[in-house]
Amino acid sequence: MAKNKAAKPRRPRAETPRGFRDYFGAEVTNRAEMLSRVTAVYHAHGFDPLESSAVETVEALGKFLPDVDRPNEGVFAWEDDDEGWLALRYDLTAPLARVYAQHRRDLPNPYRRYAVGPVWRNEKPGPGRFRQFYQCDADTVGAASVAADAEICGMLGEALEAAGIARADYLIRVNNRKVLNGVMEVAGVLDPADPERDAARRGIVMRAIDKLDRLGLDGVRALLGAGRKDESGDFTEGAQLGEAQADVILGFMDARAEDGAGTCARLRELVGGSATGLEGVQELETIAEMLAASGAGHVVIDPSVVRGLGYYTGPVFEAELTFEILDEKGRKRQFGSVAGGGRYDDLVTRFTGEKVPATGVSIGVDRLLAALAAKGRAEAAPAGPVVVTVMDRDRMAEYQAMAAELRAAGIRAEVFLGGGNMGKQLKYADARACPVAVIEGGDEKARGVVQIKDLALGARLAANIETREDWQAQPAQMEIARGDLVAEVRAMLARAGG
RNA sequence: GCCGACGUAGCUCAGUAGGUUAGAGCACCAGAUUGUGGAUCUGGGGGUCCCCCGUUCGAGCCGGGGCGUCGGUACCA
Repeated sequence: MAKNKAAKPRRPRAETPRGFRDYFGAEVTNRAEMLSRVTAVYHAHGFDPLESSAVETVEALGKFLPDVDRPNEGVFAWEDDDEGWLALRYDLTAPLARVYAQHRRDLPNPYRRYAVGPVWRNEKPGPGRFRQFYQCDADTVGAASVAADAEICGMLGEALEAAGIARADYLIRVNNRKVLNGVMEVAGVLDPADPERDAARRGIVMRAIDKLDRLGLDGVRALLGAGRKDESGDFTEGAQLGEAQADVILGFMDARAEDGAGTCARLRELVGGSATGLEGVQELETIAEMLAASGAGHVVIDPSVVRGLGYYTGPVFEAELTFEILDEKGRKRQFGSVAGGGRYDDLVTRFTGEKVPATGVSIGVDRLLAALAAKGRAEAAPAGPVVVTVMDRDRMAEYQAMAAELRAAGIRAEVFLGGGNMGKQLKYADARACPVAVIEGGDEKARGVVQIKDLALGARLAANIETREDWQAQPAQMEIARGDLVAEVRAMLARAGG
């Protein structure tokens, strides 16, 4: 194909980078609304807001040592001429550890703070997985008591309910890493005298337990033993536990009983003589007691919750939504975990050398929003503003005055600023789902009246319109006195809204 | 990362064995309607057929490589 390609200008492609997205109108306002409800709960519990820097030194983020041109997998990092290696934060917890270590002399002890904002992860994105997303965290630093853990759990329930999730629609499952460690001792993969030994195997065990809901008991058993081959033929190395060892772990996961007391009694048996394990069970009992006393949300003790992350040291918990929704193709979909957290007593140690106890929760904002949106799929598109149309360009000031009057009365309103005739203006109003359009031409002006048009009503009537005459009858439009503009528009909005 | 499927207009897709100027529906724009959105009719704009290399007189179609999307799996401080 010897087409003579004249030099076409190379234009930039208008596209969001992979893994990122743009948020429009209602997505932004819905999120802001949800966050303000959630943070109001945090605030009511005495937590202070903290807005820390989005960029941290790689060193402060921890665990990642900057290496020549291969920055850090997982984070967005770059080398600054003066500052060395910097990176965008990948969560809100590591920055908290840094802020606390840096300002601990001036901060109250314990320090309770909440934080909201975007975090960035340089990972392969997938459906529902982005490289920038919002988190909403609350943490208590400097309180070793399980009362702090119980408070966070209860508060999470309150926050979910404030966000619009009914108590029956979510479930907070609580467990304790100490109990798990006790069980590992019994299974012989944790030696209290030599905690480093078998650490890798314990990691595999933990992640295997974490996959119970997806793989089922058989899948987990395979991962505890030799390994598991998935449907695509890929093989995952297992923890190489013997049958008896695996039974101990599986028994632990299955220890959930009718009620918390029953579960704890079983755990107490399973943990046997492990001091750590018994301590963990004791803590679970205390948390259950406290939550029951405070009438907190929907919380159960469930030994199958472990959380994949390695840094947790005590209570861990996860909130999941229990309702199912249908996606756009009619398939059943379940929302997994929308929030999680736990106690991590070692995070600040890196900076100060001291052991500072901390516990907290993180809500996956985007996931929770997606769930709320999916649940209320029937809800109508958010209404646009009232549009004051422009008939005579030289009377712009008068139109602006009308819009200002409406706004002063608390009604969202704008003057049409584009070009084009009446048809174009109403098309614009229609596209924005505006409830009402205001029209004042020279004719109306002379008679001291304006036309107001109920666009939503018009749309409903249009369904039954057959002839052009019906069409032009404009039943959704009424003429009112100019002086009654605010009152009449308000009344029309009320009719449309009711 | 690994395994598999797929990649044609903004969206959903068709495209006959490799053969002129690549199509449809929806959406968008304009006109019918000189002051009225959504119905109807007519017209219009819009494509690097994912990219590169190769085979061929000729490639949306065939071959190789790459990229991307989707599904499964792994990892996720």
